[in-house]
Amino acid sequence: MTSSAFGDASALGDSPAQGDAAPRRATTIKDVAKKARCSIASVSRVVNDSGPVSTGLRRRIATAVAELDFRPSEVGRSLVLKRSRTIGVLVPSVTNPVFADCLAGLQETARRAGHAVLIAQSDYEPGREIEAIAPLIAERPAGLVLTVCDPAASAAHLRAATAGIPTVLLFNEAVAAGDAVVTVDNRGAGREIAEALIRHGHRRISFVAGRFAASDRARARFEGVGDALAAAGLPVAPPIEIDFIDGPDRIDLSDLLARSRPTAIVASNDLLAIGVVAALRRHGLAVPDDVSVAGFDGIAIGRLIAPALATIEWPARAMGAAAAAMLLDLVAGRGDAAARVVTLPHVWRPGGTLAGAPNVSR
Amino acid sequence: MTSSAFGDASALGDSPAQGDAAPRRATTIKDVAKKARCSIASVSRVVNDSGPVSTGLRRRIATAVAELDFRPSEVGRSLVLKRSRTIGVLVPSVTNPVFADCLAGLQETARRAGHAVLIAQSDYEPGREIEAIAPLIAERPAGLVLTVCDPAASAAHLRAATAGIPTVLLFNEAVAAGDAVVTVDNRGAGREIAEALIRHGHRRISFVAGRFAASDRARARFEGVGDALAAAGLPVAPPIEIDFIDGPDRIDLSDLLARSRPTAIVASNDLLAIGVVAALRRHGLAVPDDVSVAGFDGIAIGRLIAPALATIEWPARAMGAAAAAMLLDLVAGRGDAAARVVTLPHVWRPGGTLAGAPNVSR
DNA sequence: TTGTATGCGTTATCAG
DNA sequence: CTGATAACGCATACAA
Repeated sequence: MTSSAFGDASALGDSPAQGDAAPRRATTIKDVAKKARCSIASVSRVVNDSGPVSTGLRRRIATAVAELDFRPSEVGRSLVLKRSRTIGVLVPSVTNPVFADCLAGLQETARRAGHAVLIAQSDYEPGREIEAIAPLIAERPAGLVLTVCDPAASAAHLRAATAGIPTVLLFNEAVAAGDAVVTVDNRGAGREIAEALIRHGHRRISFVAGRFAASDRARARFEGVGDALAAAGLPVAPPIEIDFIDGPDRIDLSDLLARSRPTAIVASNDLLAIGVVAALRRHGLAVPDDVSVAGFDGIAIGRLIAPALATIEWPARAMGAAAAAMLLDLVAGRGDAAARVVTLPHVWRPGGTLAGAPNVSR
Repeated sequence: MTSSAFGDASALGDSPAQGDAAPRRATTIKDVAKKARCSIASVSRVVNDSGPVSTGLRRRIATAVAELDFRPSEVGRSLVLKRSRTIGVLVPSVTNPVFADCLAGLQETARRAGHAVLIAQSDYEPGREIEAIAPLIAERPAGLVLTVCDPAASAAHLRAATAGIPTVLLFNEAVAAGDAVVTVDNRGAGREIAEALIRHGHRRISFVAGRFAASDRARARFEGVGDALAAAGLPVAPPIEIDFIDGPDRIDLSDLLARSRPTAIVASNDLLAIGVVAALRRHGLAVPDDVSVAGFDGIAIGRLIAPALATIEWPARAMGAAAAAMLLDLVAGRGDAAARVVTLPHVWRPGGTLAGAPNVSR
């Protein structure tokens, strides 16, 4: 590559191979002080705009800061302040779009507030939560945002509390008084989804979930479905666990279809739902003609596939943003007790995967 | 705290509302030293297994560490070591599954190596890269993994180099000698995809991209497509930019379809490709009967939709893992020059969105 | 308004 | 083998 594109790449071209280069020491507050012929205290004062500094000195320091390209070390700052400008986030998996959306919103508002975001994944395994957040806690974060399997029995949540780290639960249900949480009405959503199915004439409805025991959300959604079924005098079948840790593309519905012949399947989340649709097709079943499918989350992809996925949509990105905002409030001592539990609204999003039950409307 | 640690959730039940609670000071190395009746130097030695310690003292310290649940502060450690056990990652967006996959793999290997991961997003805007990584650099990370718009003109890449921070480019092409990079053969992939289309009888092929100017990957992929078209004596139309920053669901193909009537569309990535399929349908065009579509990335969702998305698949998760591994090597001074550029293999994944050109095979 | 000095939690050097 | 202690980069109480 010779010339071109954007400006001039020569600055990079002759950069020495990294790693061999002596890792040039970052400029510190001392360097600035020396250059501005003052004490580090004054530098600190202008950088953080804390305390009085004469106009002349202020300018000298500003110049030195600019010329040396001084960026205060968050490490040094964190050490003295006993808390970093970092937010630790634990999600089951960043590859589930609903959590990726959360993360995006969370990162965005954190960044605007001058905070960095550390991530960790539990892979939906309760046992991994603890080891996943250990590195986060070791960084002495300002706070944590956790989506755990079961907040009532989460070692991770407990450790955060024990460590005195402000924590916001995301998507989980509040279990103890004082829990800060940004969540949704999982049970109500389950009810709505089942009611929609019942309206369409469905009577044999199956509920499938990934690791059912490892998700309070899945349990709540199932309970909601059960509420609606019971209210309609319909039988409530136990939830069916589906293994899709190794991707939603290897889903096996043989067992389910061998045991029962549901006219509709409710999946505990959209990613699973989309996998279920594909699996049904592999079994020669048409969606929605033979079987209707619905999910939860409202991930963007669901709108793009054909037929569009019927789902419950919550504002994942906004939830991440809200969690970050709430956490920052907590950290700043603005933890309004009334605002500790925020339940964001959801909407039922109709989609082509849901149609009338085969023997009824077709 | 009366009783104890794990297994007893009662500590949570009656925990005072957080934020009000006096943020109980984390136990430090001094606490351990006092309890073990020794110096902090010895504690450090057993914790890091550096230097000799008698068996007796070692046991006393181990006991104290366990009883006090001592976790060394990474902040203090980072300060003296001048570098934290943290890896900063910049991606265009975590909501694009291909980057979420990268991130997942990266985070996983980083975690195993005892490193935390800080994230940042550029939203595909070159101008945002610099401000996005500033918070990362402020944390004095061990290294950075960047996916930038244009590595040849990236202020972010330049600043990382200037700051002497080991950096690995992910998905980008190496532009300067010494660049460490984990990437794929974007141009070759473009060639393959176009060859497949040509084999199917397509002659009018359009290439669409998000922000074309903001992605060296898109450019390389387009060049590859051009290679194949030219080799087949077919005209090469300029790439078409499609705005899909606000989600791939609001894609407007009116312009494209008004100007030309391609029998096949190559999208610069899968997310866009799926959006294109949906947009075509809104225009009353059938895929693949009227128009074939293909993309790049091989995101999991592409396999689940119907018809399955024809695409080039690269091992995104493994790429993230490889980038982390390479970075850690670099940091440890194991930066084998020969291993600085790793190009991972891709495969052509046929899919139902690609069929014979309308006027040829049907 | 400015500077001095202390300490944050840790590693590492150097004496014992 | 063990301990005392000097950094590391920064904010801040206290002096001047």
